Amino acid sequence: MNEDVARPRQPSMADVARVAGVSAQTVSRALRGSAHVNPDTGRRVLAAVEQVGYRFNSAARALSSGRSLTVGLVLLASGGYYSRSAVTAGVESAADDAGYAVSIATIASLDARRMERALARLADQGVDGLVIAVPLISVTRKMEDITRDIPTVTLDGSRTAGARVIGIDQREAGRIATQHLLDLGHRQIWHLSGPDEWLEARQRREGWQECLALAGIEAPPALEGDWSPGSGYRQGQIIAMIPEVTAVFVACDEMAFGLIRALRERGRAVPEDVSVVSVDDIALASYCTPPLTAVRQDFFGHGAAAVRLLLQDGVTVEPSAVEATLSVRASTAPPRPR
Amino acid sequence: MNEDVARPRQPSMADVARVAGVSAQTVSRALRGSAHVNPDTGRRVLAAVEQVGYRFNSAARALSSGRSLTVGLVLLASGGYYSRSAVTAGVESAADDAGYAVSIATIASLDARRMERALARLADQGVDGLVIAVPLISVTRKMEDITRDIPTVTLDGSRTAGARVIGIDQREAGRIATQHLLDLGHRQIWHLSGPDEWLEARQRREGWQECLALAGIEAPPALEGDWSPGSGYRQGQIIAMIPEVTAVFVACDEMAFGLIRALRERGRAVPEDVSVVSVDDIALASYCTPPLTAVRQDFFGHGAAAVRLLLQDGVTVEPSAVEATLSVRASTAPPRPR
DNA sequence: GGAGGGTATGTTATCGATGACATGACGACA
DNA sequence: TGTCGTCATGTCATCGATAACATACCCTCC
Repeated sequence: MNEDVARPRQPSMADVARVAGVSAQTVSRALRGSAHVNPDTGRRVLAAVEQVGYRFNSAARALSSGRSLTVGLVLLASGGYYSRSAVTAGVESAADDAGYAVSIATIASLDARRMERALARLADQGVDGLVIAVPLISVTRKMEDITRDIPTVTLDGSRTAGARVIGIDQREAGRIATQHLLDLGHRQIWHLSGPDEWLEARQRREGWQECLALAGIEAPPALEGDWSPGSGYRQGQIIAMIPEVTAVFVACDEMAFGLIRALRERGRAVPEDVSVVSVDDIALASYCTPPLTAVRQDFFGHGAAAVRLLLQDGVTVEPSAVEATLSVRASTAPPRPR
Repeated sequence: MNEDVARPRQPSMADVARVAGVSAQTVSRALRGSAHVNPDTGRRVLAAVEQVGYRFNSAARALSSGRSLTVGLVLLASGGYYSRSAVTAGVESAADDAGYAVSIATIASLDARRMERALARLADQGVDGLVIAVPLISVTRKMEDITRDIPTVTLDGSRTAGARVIGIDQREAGRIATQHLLDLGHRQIWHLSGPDEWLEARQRREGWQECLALAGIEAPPALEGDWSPGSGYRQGQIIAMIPEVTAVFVACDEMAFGLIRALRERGRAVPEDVSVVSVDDIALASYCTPPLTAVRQDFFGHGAAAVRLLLQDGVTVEPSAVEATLSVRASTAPPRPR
């Protein structure tokens, strides 16, 4: 009766079809650029879309096509702010380029229940793929049954059934950092690692150990932090009390900030008394005092590459293609001659 | 015929219903804890859910109920890493608590087309609400027609039709920082602001100006950065050349890092020659050299509060309830007596 | 004891897009 | 000229959950 009464409903394909004088199916075909649509018809459809202000309904599309055009991103609440943020940006950028949306789930470390819930939520949403940036060893296992059905790319190391992996070789990062210190003439090279649960923490530590072993040096015991600057500070207080230490390889920039602060407060100058090299090379690394020597990780690039790998299904891409490079700055120097 | 042939389909409510010996509708009611379900039936349904491994299909739910149980988060690619990451975590945490998923869209500053696309993507996804953390003045306008249909909460200042706003009073942040410097005895207090387009940059600058005016001091011209440490460094090189300056109020921590580095390189000690106070108080602020005096912003709390405000529809919550506090550290001191 | 009301459950239509299949028009080729 | 293939388009069933309506049962109260 009253055709023009306010109806808050969004226009649907049927509305477009009515205006364009075609069937809804033709609208669908035209909009997806499918074959077998007369160019004229296509233009009419596009005009009608414009006219009625049509927006496609992704729920309906997901339901009928079985694909949600969404990728899930799983992050860990702990760990560096910088890396999380950059990885997220990279994932989102690549996903956007491919017309995909990104749905995030952050999990609190170690809490298996929350983790399962987060993954389950993404699974419920029907994400077409998962990017997992949670390289916790304990976590990887538990994810397997959920991720089995969903194409998955894992960032930085952990290995899930059927998942593909992308990331820099963390062992290599450890080696590069350690070798730099060896080249400067250091022999007492300590290590402040990330939590042992993290695969990348282990791998960096292994790189450090291997490199020392190759140089015929026995590795001192590794100290362990939790990636936070505060933990770097606490471990730095310990290291400051060991006079032999002339160099420290720190597993991430944020801990390095804390460690350097502790060393300075205890009267040990960086780099004069102790050289510090770390991993990540965040934006602030160039601007602290002293500017930090660090192995660079391209988080944004990793995130983007992970999505490309994920969506490019079938196509084989060589994983872990990103290289680690060293940014040499002022926090490292030859040891003081004695 | 062959009932047990592999079918990769996820079990649906109908499958659950069959096993439980009830109708699909009853399953739906039982799962949503709806009234009028016999406790016994409820238990049977739950058991059947367990048995067949049922997971609800959010696309179908969204289609039929019109609600997607998803909130959209709009971020800006530029701006601090720390804040983005913390806001995201806060949003996601509160959303998760309420059973909502989070879909993100990052927009590149100033590019109206990308921005519209990002918002359109979220709208297409049928998000039930939007949290907008993009306080660009130029951007706010353009968002209005898209956000009109969707409940929206804006973080930090910008004001959209029908949107609610949450965040600390940025003017107040500027005042607190400036007053701290005045209290220490400074009179030549300069300001390095964020991009003029950002509402919060303007407001912090206005707070600084007002505070100086109240003290009977004419504000010097404000310098402008882009939030990055690099821009802080460049502007710091300029400030280092102006001997009168004894204090700088910097609009964010990351720029402060750059600025301090430039000052030190030019032989101006912090805080002996120049005091520096900034806004944000990121985790690294306590660990740089010197530790940074900063006005704290609780980004995580903001993000979480925004979501709560968004989902609590109908209920009136007083917006902008979060207070700014000053963390006094070693980057500020009384001016050198002359 | 029949009307009225609440509870537990089933049936049917619907959301919006798409896949599968059907149809009509046109041209090519034997 | 009749058959066949291709193109352009339409029709119908379907995805899975839910809203709206319908039904069957039991209880209470006048």
